[in-house]
Amino acid sequence: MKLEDIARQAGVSRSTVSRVINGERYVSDLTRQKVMRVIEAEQFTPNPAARALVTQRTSVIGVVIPHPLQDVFSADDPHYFSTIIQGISDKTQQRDYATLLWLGNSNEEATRFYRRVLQYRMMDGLVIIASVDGEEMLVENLLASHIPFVMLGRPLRTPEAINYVSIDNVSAAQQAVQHLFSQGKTRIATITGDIENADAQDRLQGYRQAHQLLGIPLDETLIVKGRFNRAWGYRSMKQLLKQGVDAVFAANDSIAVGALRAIQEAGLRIPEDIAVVGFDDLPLAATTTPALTTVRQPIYAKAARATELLLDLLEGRAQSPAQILLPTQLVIRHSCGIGTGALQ
Amino acid sequence: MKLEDIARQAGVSRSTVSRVINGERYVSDLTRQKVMRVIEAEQFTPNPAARALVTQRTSVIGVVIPHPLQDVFSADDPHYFSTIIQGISDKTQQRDYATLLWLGNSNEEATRFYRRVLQYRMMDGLVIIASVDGEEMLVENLLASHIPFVMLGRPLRTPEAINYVSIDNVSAAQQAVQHLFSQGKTRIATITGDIENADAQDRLQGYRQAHQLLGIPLDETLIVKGRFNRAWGYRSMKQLLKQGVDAVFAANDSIAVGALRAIQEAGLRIPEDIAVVGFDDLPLAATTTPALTTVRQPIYAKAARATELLLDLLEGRAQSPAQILLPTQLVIRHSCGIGTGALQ
DNA sequence: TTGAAAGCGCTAACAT
DNA sequence: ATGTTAGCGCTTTCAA
Repeated sequence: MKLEDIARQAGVSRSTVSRVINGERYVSDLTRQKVMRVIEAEQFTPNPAARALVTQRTSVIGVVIPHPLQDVFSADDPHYFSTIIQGISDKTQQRDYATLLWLGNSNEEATRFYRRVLQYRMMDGLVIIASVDGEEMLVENLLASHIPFVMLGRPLRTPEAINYVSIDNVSAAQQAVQHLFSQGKTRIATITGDIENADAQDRLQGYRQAHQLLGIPLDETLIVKGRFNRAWGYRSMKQLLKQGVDAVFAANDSIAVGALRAIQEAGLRIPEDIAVVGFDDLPLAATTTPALTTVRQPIYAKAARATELLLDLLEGRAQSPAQILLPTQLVIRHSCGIGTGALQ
Repeated sequence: MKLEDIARQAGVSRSTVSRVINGERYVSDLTRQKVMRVIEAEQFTPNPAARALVTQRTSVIGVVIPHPLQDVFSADDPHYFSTIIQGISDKTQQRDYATLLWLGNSNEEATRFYRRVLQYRMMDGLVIIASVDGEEMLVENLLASHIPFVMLGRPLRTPEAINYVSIDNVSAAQQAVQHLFSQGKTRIATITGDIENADAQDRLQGYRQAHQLLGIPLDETLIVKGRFNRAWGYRSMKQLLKQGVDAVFAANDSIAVGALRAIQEAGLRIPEDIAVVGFDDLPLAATTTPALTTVRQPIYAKAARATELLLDLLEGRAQSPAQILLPTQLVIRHSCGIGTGALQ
């Protein structure tokens, strides 16, 4: 079933059918109805390949997650990536696009993977998930080839030239540390995420800024460069226990959970002896003992907004470059030094 | 850059370039090399839309997950779906296909969602993830339209006519129950998953069969129809506690974790008072207290195998209908009545 | 072994 | 307001 068949049945020309399908003006109500009736009767949908060939548009966007979902980076919380994927998918479907998924895999070299993505031209644009490293090559090629793309998370290089959606990690981290200080904590340590990652860097910077603002001397030995997972949180906390600290700002909830465990194993009380604040507000944060005080970031909204921006860019409804920061919220539970349990 | 440009530069015709790209015979080594050189110099890749238009093949497969990833069905273990998505993605990339993702979303009616998927014709075939319900309409339409597809999980209707990859849920469940019996347990209850789901049904059947085989009378009040999540596990276990049971076979690990909690809150010991066996062997199964005895199923392999089957079908290297069952393994930890902790 | 030419199903410029 | 026509970039006969 093709355009021509519909045209014949409706007694009009191909172009008229095309016009009806694309909702163009200059079609009389009568013929429009005639054509619509046939289209519906036949359940006709135009061939996307033919359409793409002539319009040079596919109504498909690509999503690139440079690392395997089961990677150390995300092993503890598939929740984070699931939510992102869902956010993107919902928005693309809502706007009548389709989603092509490019997941990094451990068998393939990164360069080959990126080339595969770049060479596949059946996408109007891309959403790139900022990861622990390595996506710069992809980003540079994308910039050079003028393929529209939006990053989820601040890019490491030339952020001012790149479309991205993120959160204000610096202020959020700063606020978390200030909160710990307000609870009477003064030797506040931090365990960072993978330091090649922009989020990790910015949260560390927020930690530093908070010290400056509060006038607390910054002890560099209280900064442990870790990775965004539970095992590193546990290990890094063990190290910090030797230094004597009364609070820890963990760069994400997985790290925080690892830290909680190390503290408890050492026989110390949370938050009395050591207070802990995490980042993300994953579902697990509400169920730890004690429940985790953490910075809530709108993961789903971030993904949806990034997708929206990309589609707006594609449709000429937004200007490039655009940078969007979404708000975060400090969720105070039991791990930070306050006795109450204001859960939400 | 198109075929014609390459042809001109190489001093041959379009058809010859096409032949080289598609690795056809009857191209002299000399011209093949000449052409290859130009292709590589220009980093040329043929336009997929043009190709799809003429060949009627896209080298794209679709993946349909009928429910949102954050749905109750999977809320507790994004791990399950992440692993599936990764398994599919890895295999498609390895075989030089691309992956189009269709995630159900809560804003859209199921019928509309399926129509969207069915009408989008730029896919050679589909992998459908069996879910709690509702995908029958999709399956029927797919069968009628002769679009090749493979289900992940046994389909509810006409399984003999459908390509699918699953595990032998019946035997696996049976084995789990037999193991509980071998530990001296006789009032063995079960908490099922969403009963519209084939896995849930089959695991329940295995539970029944085990009783028959072992000659234990089956007490229907020990069967609680639940859902595949922690909250239902908790709730269902509370109910079972009133009936007096000494073991529970949970239809998945999330349910088992909920059950563990209910048992512990009641002040009972695991496994001495009540033994628990789960299903899936999610990462969390190894970290519960006590560690969970569970049926390990090869989630990643299932997804990869389903994808492989689909691609083989598409390339005429497999015959439809094909049904594949992958093996499972009972992983004995501490929750089932045995004192040892053979972790793997 | 290579080239010429038709055509996949659609859109868009141009006529009318 | 509608139809005619020329491609979009490729594959695939068919002829040479």
